Order: sequence, then C-alpha cells, then structure tokens
Amino acid sequence: MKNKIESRKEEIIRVAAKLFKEKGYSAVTMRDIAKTMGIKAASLYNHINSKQDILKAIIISLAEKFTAGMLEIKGSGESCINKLKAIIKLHVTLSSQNIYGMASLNNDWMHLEEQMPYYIKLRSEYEDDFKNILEHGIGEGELINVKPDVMMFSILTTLRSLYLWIPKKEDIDLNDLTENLSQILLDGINK
Amino acid sequence: MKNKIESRKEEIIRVAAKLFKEKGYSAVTMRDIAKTMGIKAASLYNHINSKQDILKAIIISLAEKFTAGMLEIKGSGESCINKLKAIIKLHVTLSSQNIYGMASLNNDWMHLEEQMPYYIKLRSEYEDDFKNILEHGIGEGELINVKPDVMMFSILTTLRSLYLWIPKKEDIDLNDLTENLSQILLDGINK
DNA sequence: GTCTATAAGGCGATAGAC
DNA sequence: GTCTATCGCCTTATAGAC
Repeated sequence: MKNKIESRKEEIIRVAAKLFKEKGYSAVTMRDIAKTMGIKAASLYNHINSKQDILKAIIISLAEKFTAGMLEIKGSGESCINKLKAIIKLHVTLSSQNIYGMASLNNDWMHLEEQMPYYIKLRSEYEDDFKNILEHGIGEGELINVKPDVMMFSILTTLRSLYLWIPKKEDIDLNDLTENLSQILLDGINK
Repeated sequence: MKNKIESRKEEIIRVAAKLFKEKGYSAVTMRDIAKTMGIKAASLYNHINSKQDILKAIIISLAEKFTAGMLEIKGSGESCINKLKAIIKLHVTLSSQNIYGMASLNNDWMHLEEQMPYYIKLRSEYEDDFKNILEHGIGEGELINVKPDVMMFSILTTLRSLYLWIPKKEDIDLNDLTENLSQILLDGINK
C-alpha cells in the first residue's frame, strides 16, 4: 500500500467525491469544490482538466477494483457458497474504503461522457460473472432453485447500498458485518 | 380507483418523474420537460409554480403511501413473518405502480426544500416501525438472533431498489416476484 | 393555454497577472 | 499555484401579447 502525501489532484477528487455523495454530480459546482478546499474555482484547473475528469477518476478506478476482485474469485476454485461469501467480503472491503466513491459509482455513472461505454461493459461483465456463479450453484444443488436473476438482484442491491449504511455505524466491526451479511443473505432470517 | 382524464399538471409530473429517473432532478431542466411534452418551458408555469413543486408532488405522495401501508400492517395482528411478507408485497405493489417516482424518492429527496423535514420524519418513522417488527420477531423466537439493524438494512435496500429492476423484466408476474423475494429474503438461498 | 422576449443570476472554463 | 476578471452559455422564472 502506497502511503505518499496526498497530491492536490487527489485532494480535489476526494473532496469532490464527498460532495457528489451529498448532492449528486450535477448539483455540485466547481465553485463548491473550490470553496471546500479554501481556494478559487479557477485554481482547480491547474490540477484537473474538467469536472468530467473528476467523475471519471472516481468511478472508473473503483469499477476496475470490483472487476479485479471478481476475476480472483472466479478463478479461486472454491464452492459456490464460498465464492458468494468472498463477493460479500469484496463489497464490504471496497465500500468501507471508498464510501464517497461508491455513491458516485451507484448514482452518477449516467453523467459519464466518453467513459460511459467502458463503465457499462465492466458492470455488465461483473453481473454476468455473478449470475454464472449462482447458476452453477443451482445446477449442482448447492442453492435453492429460484430464478438466479431475482437472487442476484436481491444480493447485489444490498451490497451496492452498503455505502449508505456503513458510515452510520461508527463502532462497526467489518468482520462482524461481513459475517452477519453472509448469514442473512445466504441463510435468511427465518428461524 | 379514479380514472379521470390526465390533467396537464399530472402530465408534467409524470413526464418529469421519468426524466428525473434517467438523469436526476438537478440535471433535468424545465426546457427538457417542456420539450418532451412538445411545448415551451414558459408554458409549464401555467400549471405548476416551480420545479421544486414537481419534485415535492412526486416524493411526498409516494412517501405517504408507504406510511399508510405500514400503518395497516402494524395493526394487522399478524405474525412477524406475515408482516414482513406484507411489507414485501407493499414495496412490490407501490414500486411497480410508480417506477419513475421511486427513483426520485430514493435519489432526489435531498433536493427537497421546505418539505425535507417532513420527508425525513416519514422515512424515520417507517424505519422505526420496520425495526420494531424485526425486534418482536427476534424476541419471540420467530427470527434468528442477528442484529435487527443489519437485517433491516439488507431487506429494505433490496426493496427500495425494486424500481431499478422491475422494468427490465417485461414478462414479469408481480405475484411470482413477491413470492420469490419472500423466499430469498426470509429463508435465504442456501439449500 | 401557449407563445416570445427577457430578467437576473449561476455554470464550466480560459486568459493572463503575480 | 493561486488569483482576478471575464467569456459564452444555460438556468429558473416572469411579463405580457395572442
């Protein structure tokens, strides 16, 4: 893990992501970002080329981390249930490390310009891989025989919303959360 | 159920909700709404007072429907599991009837002005009622003993995201969906 | 009820001084 | 690297003709 001093560009991206989470990309102005940093809007352009570049930096790097995580899980040779537990852990880890970025990834991707097709491709491939794991689990009798579409929707929307919920619990233990989520998502809540 | 002819005001709200789902409240202009309706932006102001009024009309009416539904479920005297099934059905029903409005309810509530505190109040009370049902279920041994916060988060985020998913399945049967979701959310997917 | 014209201000981005 | 000043465009909303 690199631990170098945060560059001005990195600071802009960090501050912007936080504001994007609160109001959304379109409602945040370059003047808002600059004011939060204590400088003038024009000064931002010495470090970034455009507002769009900030959004791109936030979303694409995060989407690629999910793709890399799924690639590893796919090739792990584990059982379906263990692969699903690994996916849950992947989402808890990346969401807790990038709470603000996750908001843009979920809610502001439609404001991407040149990078939109690339983002859509990564997301589609991720969902295909996820569904493939579920279909194998059903085929080999590990999972109940319910439509894999509905299963994936249910699990993935919960995981994608983690960023909304993790910051609220200040005393949260991420291992506990991963364990509780695995139990609830895989085994249900009915005794 | 009223079946009167759609007024111009209702048309504006319907068209706006669809655009808000695609790009978010802040990124949709009055010109966008007007152009979709085939009129000029200035003409919209003969039917509504402001852009903010449109958002208010979309979000508050929907939030109040959820509150009314929860009130009925709370007083039903059913078991915890049956109350949860009724909540799932409530979300499937309201989401399928208001796909575009659900997007604003989830993503654009932070752009409410005067009505924001009222919206926050309705949402908090809904979540408190939901958690209360879960806590009773745990206390009486109907549900497994996992943190009710995590349970509620998991179920409620899935239900709140239904609007993203229902329109994709053109041939969907809402009773099937309710049944599948109940099975997955309550009993899990692990065989 | 819709139009044209316009007010009053905010937007992203650039030029050039320091 | 930050500033002031500014450009050209877009924003919500209003006034008043038809």
